[in-house]
Amino acid sequence: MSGIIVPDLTVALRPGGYARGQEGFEQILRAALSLLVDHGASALTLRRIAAAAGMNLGSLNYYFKSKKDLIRELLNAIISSYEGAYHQIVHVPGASAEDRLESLITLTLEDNTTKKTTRFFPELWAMANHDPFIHERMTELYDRARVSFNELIGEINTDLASDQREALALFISASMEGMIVFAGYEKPWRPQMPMLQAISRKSFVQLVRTLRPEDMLGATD
Amino acid sequence: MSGIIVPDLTVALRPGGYARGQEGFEQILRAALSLLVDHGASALTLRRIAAAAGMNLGSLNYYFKSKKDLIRELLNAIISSYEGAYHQIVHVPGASAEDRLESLITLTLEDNTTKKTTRFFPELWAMANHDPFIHERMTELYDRARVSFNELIGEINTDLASDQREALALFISASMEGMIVFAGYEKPWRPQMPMLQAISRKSFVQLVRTLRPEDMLGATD
Amino acid sequence: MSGIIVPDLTVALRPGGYARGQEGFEQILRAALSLLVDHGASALTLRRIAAAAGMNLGSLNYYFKSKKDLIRELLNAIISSYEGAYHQIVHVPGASAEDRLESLITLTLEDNTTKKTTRFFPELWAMANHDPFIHERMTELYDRARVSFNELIGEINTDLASDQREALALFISASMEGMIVFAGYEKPWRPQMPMLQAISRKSFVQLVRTLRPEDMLGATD
Amino acid sequence: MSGIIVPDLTVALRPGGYARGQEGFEQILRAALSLLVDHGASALTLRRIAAAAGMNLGSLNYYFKSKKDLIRELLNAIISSYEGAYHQIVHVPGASAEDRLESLITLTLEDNTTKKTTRFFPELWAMANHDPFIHERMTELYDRARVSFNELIGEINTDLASDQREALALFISASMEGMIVFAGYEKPWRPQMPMLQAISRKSFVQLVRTLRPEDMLGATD
DNA sequence: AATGAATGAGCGTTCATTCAT
DNA sequence: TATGAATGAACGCTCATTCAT
Repeated sequence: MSGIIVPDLTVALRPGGYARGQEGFEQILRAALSLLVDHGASALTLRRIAAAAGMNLGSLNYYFKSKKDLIRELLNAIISSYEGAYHQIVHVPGASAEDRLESLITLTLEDNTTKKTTRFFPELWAMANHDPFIHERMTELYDRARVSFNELIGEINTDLASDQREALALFISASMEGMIVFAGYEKPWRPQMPMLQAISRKSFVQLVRTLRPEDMLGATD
Repeated sequence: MSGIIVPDLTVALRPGGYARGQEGFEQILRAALSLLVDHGASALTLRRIAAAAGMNLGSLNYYFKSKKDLIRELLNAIISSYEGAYHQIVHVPGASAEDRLESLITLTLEDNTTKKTTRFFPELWAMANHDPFIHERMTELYDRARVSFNELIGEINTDLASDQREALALFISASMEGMIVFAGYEKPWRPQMPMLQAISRKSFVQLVRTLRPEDMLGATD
Repeated sequence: MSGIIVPDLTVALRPGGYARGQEGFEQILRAALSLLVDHGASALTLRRIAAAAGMNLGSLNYYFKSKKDLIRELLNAIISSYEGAYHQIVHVPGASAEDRLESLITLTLEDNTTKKTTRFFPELWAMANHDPFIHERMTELYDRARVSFNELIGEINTDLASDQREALALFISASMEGMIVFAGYEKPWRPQMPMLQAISRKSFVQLVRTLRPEDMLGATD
Repeated sequence: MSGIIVPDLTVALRPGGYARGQEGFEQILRAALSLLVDHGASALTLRRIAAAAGMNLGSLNYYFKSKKDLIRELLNAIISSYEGAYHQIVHVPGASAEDRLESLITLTLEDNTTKKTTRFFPELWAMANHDPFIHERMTELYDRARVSFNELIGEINTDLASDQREALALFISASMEGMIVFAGYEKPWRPQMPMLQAISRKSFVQLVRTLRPEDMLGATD
């Protein structure tokens, strides 16, 4: 995940419509995301959010009845903003499955170098370790993101069982997430990202193509 | 990094001081690490650390003149605790380079499933995004951890240039770090870790063996 | 300064805000002044101010975003409270300049025996020695207070140059300030204050009347 | 007072001899005075004193059993250091009483421009307002300082009763103390100090010479 | 729809003090 | 003599929250 150029937060905001005013709502979430990305989770205080949103502290309570509420809505909005962009990429007509896999790898790693992705996801991972709700939403997000990989793997290698295919998709997805930490925005290996992309494409495509079901058997903990 | 079973968190002796003082020092760092692992960076408050260390709040100041100081010492202690374990593993006498590579991969992924590693590293990554000092220490830590991979890659594949070898080592290291988030301690894919290990060994060894220098050329951003 | 009976400490209305807010604002400043007068600068802690104002500690932050801010506002309020009273005294119609000078001297020394003046000004002098902002406000306060003396001196003795007139005003003003320490509220020489007033009137009037420009020449450091 | 060039603190230190080591004792008091002069009473903390004295915090307790003790000893030392210097000045052989009075005025005002005097005395005045012990020591100090003035006044003007002479001495002394605040070290009127000295000499000598007993009668509060 | 006002808890830090060594 | 170790209270400040307006 985090591998798709992400539209504005507003796109996916409030699918239904809340009881509260729309513009203030979005303003607050945008301010919160901005703080999270720029200064980390410790900067996510209601005061700073209110200030960044050009609002009074008391007014936040009007839109969100608690801070936990605000953060949940923020995560929902961000996660929703990532969804929907996946299928577009995979279903490019006329391209071979391997081409589409390479394309998906490239796009994901590209997105990993953006400031938002580099900064947001480590915060998400850390939060997920100590908050069951966040963990659940994160899992959901990545589950969705892997659907595309699953489909492509199934097309390229028809011998793998579904759980093997899914493990392979997870391996590929996790590998790319790991690169955020080292080659993301303003990271030391950022200049080598093109080389890392080349390695990734080569490695993952070869892996998907050549992996045999029996390679994954006999694995015990 | 995060791939080696780590000894207890001990600290270089400070010059002078009674035996009691050294105890307090380590007690505090142990308490801090424990809090970080169990409840995240937001739980790293001096009051909670003092309580966990069975101490008065004011006493912390005697050992660490500021919170930043304490955290620096904590990181130093953790990082130091990971060092030293590296070379032992790589320099297993008599084993082939590929065997040793597989062994290193396995050990790293094993360690990624421990509570400490699963919980500590995401916090580290998030902190590193907003604290230059932490970023620097983290980079240093991983640089050291990759030395072993670099050596093994050089033995297995003699055609790669040094920057290519290093990029490959980073790719492998980053991939495994990424799996912490999905298959670490209490994570949904934890039961599939053996399968992921098998995929990892297969994929990384094959990659190291087969990657050609020209595979990494022509890579543009 | 410190020579005029001072009205209650009131504060310029802040724009907006409920009636309640203005009250809290003044309540805090009154409490702070009271503490300063009764227990000195070391008692000027936010907790004690809050308690004296019948407020929660956190509420102070609502009115003053820092302690420095509170102290600045306090000084501004006190200084403002002293202004306005000056011209009334000097411009008593029909009285001779010498009578008005004597009256100003008497009023100043009277005020110097009040608890507020006796306690506040030494604190101000001490603070001004180590805080540039306070020093500036103090200088401003005394500059304003000397205007009246300057005018009267100019009327009584037309031979003095302006810088000589100003130095003479400062001499008189400083002399009276010095008496705060010895003959102020609850001070050992308080009972002799009438005698000191008589000496002051006699001395200062004679000095203003008889001082020649050449008396102040030839003075070298 | 504060009008005599003051010898080193050490001169008057420990007339008897304490149970504790001499050098550490003096070192601490010197450090404390230095802090008081440079940063005010709020900087007089045991930690800072210990640091400035090149000592351990715990060691202060060895020399002074409490902070109050330390401050009392500090004031005693400073006050003692001012004593003894007075008579030397007054008893210059062969000079007329008026000359000696002028000389005493000049010396006092000179000393008022030193950093130590400008900084120390306002702190003393403020402390004296809220600490009976300090008030008592301060009163004692100034009582001693006025003895010289009293003697000179008695020589110049033989008509005054003793209480009148003493009130006059206090008036002169207080006037000069007041100038510390305005024309002391780094104060705005410091450059005009020569002019203020000229005014002072002229005014005080004339006052002492011409003041009649009946000028001070009829003064009621 | 939004704000002004206030609260109580907790933050990192510094304080004077104590006491065994 | 002097220090290392520790305590408990208080410091200025910021926190999430509440609620009348």
